[in-house]
Amino acid sequence: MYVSDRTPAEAARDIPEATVARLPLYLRALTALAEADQVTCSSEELATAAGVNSAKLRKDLSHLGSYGTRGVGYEVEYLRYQIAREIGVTHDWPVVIVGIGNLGQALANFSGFRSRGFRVVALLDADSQRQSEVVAGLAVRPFDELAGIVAEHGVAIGVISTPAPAAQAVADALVVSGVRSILNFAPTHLAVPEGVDVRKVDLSIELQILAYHEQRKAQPDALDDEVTA
Amino acid sequence: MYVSDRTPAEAARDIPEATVARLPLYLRALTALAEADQVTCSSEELATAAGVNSAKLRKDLSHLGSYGTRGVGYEVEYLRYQIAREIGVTHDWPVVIVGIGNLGQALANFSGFRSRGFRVVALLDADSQRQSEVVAGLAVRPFDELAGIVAEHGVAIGVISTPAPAAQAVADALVVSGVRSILNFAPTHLAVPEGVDVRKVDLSIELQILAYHEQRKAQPDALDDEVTA
DNA sequence: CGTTGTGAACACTTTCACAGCC
DNA sequence: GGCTGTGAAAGTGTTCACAACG
Repeated sequence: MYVSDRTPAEAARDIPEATVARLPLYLRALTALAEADQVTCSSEELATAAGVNSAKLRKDLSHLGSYGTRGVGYEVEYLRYQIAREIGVTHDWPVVIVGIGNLGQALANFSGFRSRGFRVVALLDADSQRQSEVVAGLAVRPFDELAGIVAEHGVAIGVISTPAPAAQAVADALVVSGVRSILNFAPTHLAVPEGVDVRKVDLSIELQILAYHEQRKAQPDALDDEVTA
Repeated sequence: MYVSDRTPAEAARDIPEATVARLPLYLRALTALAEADQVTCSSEELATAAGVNSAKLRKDLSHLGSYGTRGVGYEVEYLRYQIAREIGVTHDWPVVIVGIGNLGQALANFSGFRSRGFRVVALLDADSQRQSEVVAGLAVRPFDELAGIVAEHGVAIGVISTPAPAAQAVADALVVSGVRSILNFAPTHLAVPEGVDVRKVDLSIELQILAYHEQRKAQPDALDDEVTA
């Protein structure tokens, strides 16, 4: 049992998953406001910028603590830092990308990577032909160097952008090397041990969800009253 | 207001959003089973393949109708077709991709696109330098041809893979052209009119969610030591 | 004042456990 | 016997509406 015996200003222990998923949205919106030299903002303003409603925003922030001022709003820079600290992006996280095909190259070149608390420390590929290439300023290295690279840089997050059939083996190797957080772009389900987090990004699934709703929109047959006015 | 009486044959009208988001998973798992020449499967088997638990799977399928046989399971090919029909991928959907940078090119080359009910009919980019290129067998065309292309091919789904600052203008243009479903890869919130669906795929957000959990894992005191050996 | 922070109500999702059927 | 389909219970997330407070 870890005592939640309050670290200094931490009343914020169990943050709901839905809230965690929105914190990066707020962080991005606050960064934009800060770049526009805005000093304070209301929950309404920030919520609009992030694309949520203000009640939800306030409820979310209430899980982190009480960082606003009633009658006034939030101090942009202060709140931005508090959220960054809560997410854990006040320092950079070293990341490896495995699978340097079209998608892997695009990811390696993605600038938002570096600017948002992540640093790509290595690109790996099993194909020896690719190992002569340099992508985004990094040499592509053989996959079997994974364990060494993870240990050397303290990598905690691995990105898989291989074809689907290779993904499970890559995930297994990442886990063996000590990586406990995986972002999977391969269109397949990954089985991992307890304690390892996998998040997936899947183009076909998103498109299919859109298709489902699109199909419903173009439904003129039934005597359904759609009521637009 | 008239009766919201459904068509009798269709008990499957209001499918919960959470279920819709999982149907593509089941479709993929069923396709894999079909390719392995498996004729029937149990909810347990299919659930494992899709990475969910069997109770959830059965509840989800119950929203579509009663396609299984008690004591036996589901007929793979039959269920696969029923789900494909429900999602709306028994025929192909024409798609345009706007923004042919690194990511746009990777998307254009993504083979799962074609094989899963979607057909890329055009690649668009505002940069006239790119308009001489051919990507994935398609010429990159000027952005202002959008409306014509949408009308010509009956495009209903648009994919945005531009830099963030351009995304809102692209979304607006898509909407004006008649596109009502958008998949947004640009790291920014899009404002769209009622009736238009936007789904977003956002690398930084996924990484930040992983970072949040990773940070919690490494809590046991000061020194963060990796590798459990 | 105006705006935050929050209990309480409501809505949605998951899980349980077993009746119903093959 | 074994597996599906489903009410009921439990858990999560969202919205409302207003008290608290600078």
